[in-house]
Amino acid sequence: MVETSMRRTPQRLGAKQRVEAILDAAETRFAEQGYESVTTNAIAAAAHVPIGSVYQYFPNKEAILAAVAARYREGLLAIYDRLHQEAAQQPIVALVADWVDSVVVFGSRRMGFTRIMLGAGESPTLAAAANALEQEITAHATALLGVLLPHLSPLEQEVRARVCLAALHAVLGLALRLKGEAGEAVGWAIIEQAKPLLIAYLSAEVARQNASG
Amino acid sequence: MVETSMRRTPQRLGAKQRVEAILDAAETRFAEQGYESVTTNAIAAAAHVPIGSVYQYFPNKEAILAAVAARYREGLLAIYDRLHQEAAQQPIVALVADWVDSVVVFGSRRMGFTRIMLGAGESPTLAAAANALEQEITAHATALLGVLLPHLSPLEQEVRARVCLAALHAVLGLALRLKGEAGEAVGWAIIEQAKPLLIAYLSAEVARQNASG
Amino acid sequence: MVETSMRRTPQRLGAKQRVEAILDAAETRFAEQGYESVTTNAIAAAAHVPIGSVYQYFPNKEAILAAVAARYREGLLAIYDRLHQEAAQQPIVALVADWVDSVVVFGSRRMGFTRIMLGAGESPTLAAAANALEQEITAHATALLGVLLPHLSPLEQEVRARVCLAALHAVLGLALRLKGEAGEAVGWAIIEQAKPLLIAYLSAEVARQNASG
Amino acid sequence: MVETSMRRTPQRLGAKQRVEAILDAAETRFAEQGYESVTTNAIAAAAHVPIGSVYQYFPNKEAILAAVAARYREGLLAIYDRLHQEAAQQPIVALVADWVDSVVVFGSRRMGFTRIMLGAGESPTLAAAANALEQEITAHATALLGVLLPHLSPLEQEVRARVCLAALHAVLGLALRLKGEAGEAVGWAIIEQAKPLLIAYLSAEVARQNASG
DNA sequence: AATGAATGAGAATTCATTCAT
DNA sequence: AATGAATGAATTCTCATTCAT
Repeated sequence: MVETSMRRTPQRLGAKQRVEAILDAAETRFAEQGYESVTTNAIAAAAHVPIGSVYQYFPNKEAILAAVAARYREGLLAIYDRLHQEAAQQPIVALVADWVDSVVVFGSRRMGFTRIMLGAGESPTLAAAANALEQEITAHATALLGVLLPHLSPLEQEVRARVCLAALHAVLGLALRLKGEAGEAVGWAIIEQAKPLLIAYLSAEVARQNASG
Repeated sequence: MVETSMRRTPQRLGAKQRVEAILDAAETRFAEQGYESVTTNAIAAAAHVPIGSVYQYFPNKEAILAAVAARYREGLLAIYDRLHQEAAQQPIVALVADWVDSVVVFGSRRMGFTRIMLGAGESPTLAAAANALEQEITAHATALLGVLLPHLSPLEQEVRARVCLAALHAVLGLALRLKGEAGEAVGWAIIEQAKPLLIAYLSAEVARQNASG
Repeated sequence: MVETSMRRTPQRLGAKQRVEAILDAAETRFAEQGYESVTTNAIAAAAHVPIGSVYQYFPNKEAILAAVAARYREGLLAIYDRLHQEAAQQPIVALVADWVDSVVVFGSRRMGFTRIMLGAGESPTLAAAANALEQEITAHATALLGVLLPHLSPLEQEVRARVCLAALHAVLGLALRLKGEAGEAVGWAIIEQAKPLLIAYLSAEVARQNASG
Repeated sequence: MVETSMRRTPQRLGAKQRVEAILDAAETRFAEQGYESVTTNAIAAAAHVPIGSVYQYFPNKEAILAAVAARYREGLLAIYDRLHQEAAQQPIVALVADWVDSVVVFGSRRMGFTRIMLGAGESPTLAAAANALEQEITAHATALLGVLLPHLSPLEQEVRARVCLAALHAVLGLALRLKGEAGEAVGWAIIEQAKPLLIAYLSAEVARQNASG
């Protein structure tokens, strides 16, 4: 197995900034060209960091990807923690709206996030990084849906959560891509469909639950 | 510009089978490892064909991908042509059910299809191949939705079509992936959510249309 | 050692024409791109002959080159035979003029001839082909100069002959090349210097011989 | 397999020495086998340098050739600069003698120089490299002849310069080749004819000029 | 610790030649 | 005999990773 954890935690201020610069450069490049197509030297150059220093902090290319994914994880955990607190107090429409908005904002900031979350598995390496992230997010989203759909079994809840996440990330990814290709307007129009999509899906589920309960 | 068309149309029967074997091998490998990670020699080996023969039919690796995408195109066109004929005569639920079923069957047979359709753009090369395919499918799906949602402008119809496709392909891709990782059951459970998802989304849209009309 | 002789002498009229077509195509290609850069398939295509047929007549690429060189040999032998007959009866100026004119006409028709005669030795293969031809032509030119410079030893005569040939072929090659690049005019101006060059060189030699004799 | 050799030899030659070693190896190989026939791996091996290091300094094979040609350029410019300073002060015989001697010495040291200068155009790549060099040398030689033949038009001077260069390089190339094949003696005998050849040619031109002037 | 030149296994592609049809 | 698809060794070039300085 390949070492994927960071080799050392940078202590000096400069070192921390360096790692961030590397991750920023890597994230942008991965998002634009894909993991395999990006060279470690290109990342180093874009980050204005010598290649030797990159390997001071990351044992290999895969570890860079893992660190990028870890940054996603942090941001997403914050989002889902907050959503979970709101879950009990809000109606379904407001909750889903908040969910979608938060993920859209996050995905718009973090280029490359949707690509990882779509789990395309461009390579075994990327698939592994994506999987770990996906498991965790799925658990959070499942908990969230448990509030809306308490009558479903945990497994059924997880299935709904996965479907929502897949759809949401796909729509977000599509929107971001079209923004670049077909213009801002189309992108926004797509993004605005994310809420109706999830609300319709979950509302129908809730209605079915109520009918049968 | 890179040559992406096939170099020679196989005349002999054996040659046709050979090309099919190459495409089958390439499709499987692309689906499992991603375009960039797959070597042309690996494709040749998996197809039990010498590497020279691969290059007899395809000028380069990209052309293999294009041919794989072209096979998707054929299959999808057949599906959407049929759906379009049924569109006017069927209720929305039946139409969407047919749509989802057809794409699920197709995607289950054609490994790698969802990866391409998620348009992750793993590399500029793959992005190009995916884009052409996406444009065409989008046009067909837009026409399909035009029957269900005639009051919407063409652009609004296209946006709904894109959203449906993105969600459908994402759910399908997720299901296929989970089948391999988490077992058949989870995969099927996910796939069964595709219909409710699209039906709920489009039904809400139809209801809105009727309310305002 | 590689087989370089022709595999079979074509008997049927069609076969003879085929061989000629192959040699014409090969000669042109060799002259334009160089021996190594030309593919046997390109020769076959240019000659409108299937590649399999090319190998029916020539065991390998080298043999095609050898056959092209052999055609040069034939043409040159005819020239030198005629010159030798005239040698005794003509003044030096007329003889050299005839020599130069004949070679210029030949070289203008037979593209690629000068390249071979410059013996650049682009590859061991080509060097071998060139060497054989060079030996023979040198012998003839030496005999020719023997008439003009009878007091010199055979070796000294051969040295003069080689110098004349090298200079003549170089000037001719340069002229032909410049015709294509810099225009006809420059090419002709260069070619016209071939006679003065050889006449001056040989006249000085004759004068020296007379002075010492 | 057990590693038996010592750690990598710590001999880190300076980058400059490394590049020189590569160029030396390339020059020799090009001269012996021709540009197309030489592989980059063979160059690397001959230079005792890993292939990766070759591509550290040269983006591709063509660039190696260009660098070899650039070395020729430097050496030749030095020669022609010096000759030009002497031109006005020396009689024609001394000038030509110096010219020939300098080029002969240079060509004897720099294997492959004559092959490039004969501009055989073995390949489009080599032709391009040769052309640039030829243009520059022609300009210098033209300036040199301008001193000897001031009554001629610049174009006429250039024609003479080109003829002299073509003849000189051809004779030199022949001599160097024969040294290897037929022995030193013949090579030297050929080289000694270079001076008489050019002196006779240019003297006749000067005489003609004086006669008409 | 920091640097970036050095390394070489591995990837895509070519092409002379063969041989089944 | 004629054909042209098939073959695979050989070639150019890349890039993740190391390590001497």
